Amino acid sequence: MTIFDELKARGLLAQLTDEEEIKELINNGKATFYIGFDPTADSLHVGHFMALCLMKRLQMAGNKPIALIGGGTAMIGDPSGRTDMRSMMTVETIQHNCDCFKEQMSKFIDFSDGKALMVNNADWLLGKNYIEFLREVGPHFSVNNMLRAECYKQRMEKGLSFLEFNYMIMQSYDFYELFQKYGCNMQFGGDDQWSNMLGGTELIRRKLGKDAYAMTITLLLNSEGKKMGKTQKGAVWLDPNKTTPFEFYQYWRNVADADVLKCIRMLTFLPLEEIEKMDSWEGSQLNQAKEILAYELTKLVHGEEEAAKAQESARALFSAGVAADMPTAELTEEDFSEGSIDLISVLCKSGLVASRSEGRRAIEQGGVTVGNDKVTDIKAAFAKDIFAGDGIVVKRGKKNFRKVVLK
RNA sequence: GGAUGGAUUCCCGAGUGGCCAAAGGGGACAGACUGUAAAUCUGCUGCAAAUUGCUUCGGUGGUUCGAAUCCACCUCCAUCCA
Repeated sequence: MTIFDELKARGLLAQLTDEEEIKELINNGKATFYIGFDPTADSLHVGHFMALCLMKRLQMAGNKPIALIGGGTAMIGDPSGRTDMRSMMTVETIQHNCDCFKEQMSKFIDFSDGKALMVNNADWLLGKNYIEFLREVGPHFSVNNMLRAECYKQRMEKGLSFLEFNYMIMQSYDFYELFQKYGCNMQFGGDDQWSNMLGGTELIRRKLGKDAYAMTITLLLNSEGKKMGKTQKGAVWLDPNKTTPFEFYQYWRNVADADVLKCIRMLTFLPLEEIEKMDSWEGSQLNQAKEILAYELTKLVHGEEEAAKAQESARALFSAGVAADMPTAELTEEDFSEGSIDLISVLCKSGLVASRSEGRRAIEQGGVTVGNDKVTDIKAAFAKDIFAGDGIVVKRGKKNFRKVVLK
C-alpha cells in the first residue's frame, strides 16, 4: 500500500491542491514538505500531535519534513478558527515556547543527518523592513480575495484587526521562503489552515512562476463536532508535567463510542487490517477498543513503560479501587489539629476540589469516598493514623482520586 | 473624527433603584442507570467561620438610607457616516 493510499484510508486527507501530483511526489519520496507550529504555549498538545504523526509517516516513506516553528508569526496571531482576538504574547514568552517545542518535537521526528529540518520563521520575518516587504509581496495579494477566505469570513462579524489580517501574508511568505531556500514544494496543515496555505502556493506561482502544493488533514472532531484534545481544564498536553501520562491515557480511554475507531485510524500506527477487524465491534466490546487506543497513544507520546503503568493503574483502580501508581497528595503535621483533620480540608489539600464550597457540595451529594466508605457528613473528621503508611484513597466522583498520605 | 447600539457569573442571555449572589438556557460537576461510552432522569453551579457574613454585573468617581440598575468621565467592541 502506498503512503498516499494509507493516508486516505485512515481518513486523514481533507483538501488537496493537486491530487495526482501530490500522490506522485509523496509516494516516491520526492516531497520536501513543511508544517508550521505556532508557539502559543509552552508545550505541544494533541492537535499538534496529528501533524507530528503525519510528518513521521511521510518521513518513513522517504520524504523530507521541515518543522517550522512560528516564532515570527506568533507575534501576529492566527485568526483562523478563532472567534475572538488572541492576546499578544511577549517576545520572551514566544522564545521560551519555541525552545519547548523544539525539545518535544525531537522526540518524534528524526532530525539526524539532515533527514528533517527545523527552522524558525523569526529568522526571516523579524528583520523585514515594512516598506520593502510591502513592495515585495503586497502586489500579489488581492484584499478582495482575502476577505473571501473562510478564515476571515467568520471574523467579519466579530471584528478582525489589521494585525491578524496580515497573518495569511506572513504564512504565505514562509512557504515562499522555504521553497527557495530548501526546495520545499509542499505544505501540510490542519484543515483550518487551507486558505493560509493557498496564499503560499499562489505567492510562489506569481513571484516565481513555479508550482507548489498544499494538502490539509482532517481536523479531529468528536461526534458533536468539537475539536478533540480539549477538556474544560484546557488542552491535553504532550508534556508529562502538564498532562500526566495517566491523565493522557484516561482522556483517550473515555472517548465516546462514536469516536473510537476514527481516533484509532487517524492517530495510531496500528496496521489498517487490524483496525478493520475492530470496525465490527459493538457495544461493550468497544470498551476494548478504547483501551487499545489509550494504550497506543500513551505509548507513542510517553513511551511503552509509561503506557503500561497507566494502563495497569487504570485497570486496578476501576476494578479494585486501588492502584499502585496513582496521583498522591501529602499531608503534613500542621494540617492536623488535635490529631485529626476534617474531610473538606482533605479534599482541598489534596487538590480534589478547588474550594471548600465545592468540597462541601461534593460531600453533600454523596460523591466522596474515603477508603471504601462513602461519606456524606460534611463535618466528618479523620484521625492521623489512617493516613499513615500507604495512606488512603480519597475519591471525588468516579474518576477523580488521590492517595492521601501523611508525610 | 461624527452618530448609534453594546460590555452582566465558565458561555449565551434576562434584569433598568431595595423582594438580586442576580431569571432562563448551555456547559461543567455530583447522584441514579450503565460499559470508565452515549441517551435519560435528579441534584448542583461566587467565596467563607455557612439558617449568617463577605466579594461580584467593563474601569474610576459621584448621587442615594440603599446602585448591576441613576449621573460624570474613561476603556474596549459592533454598525453606519468620513
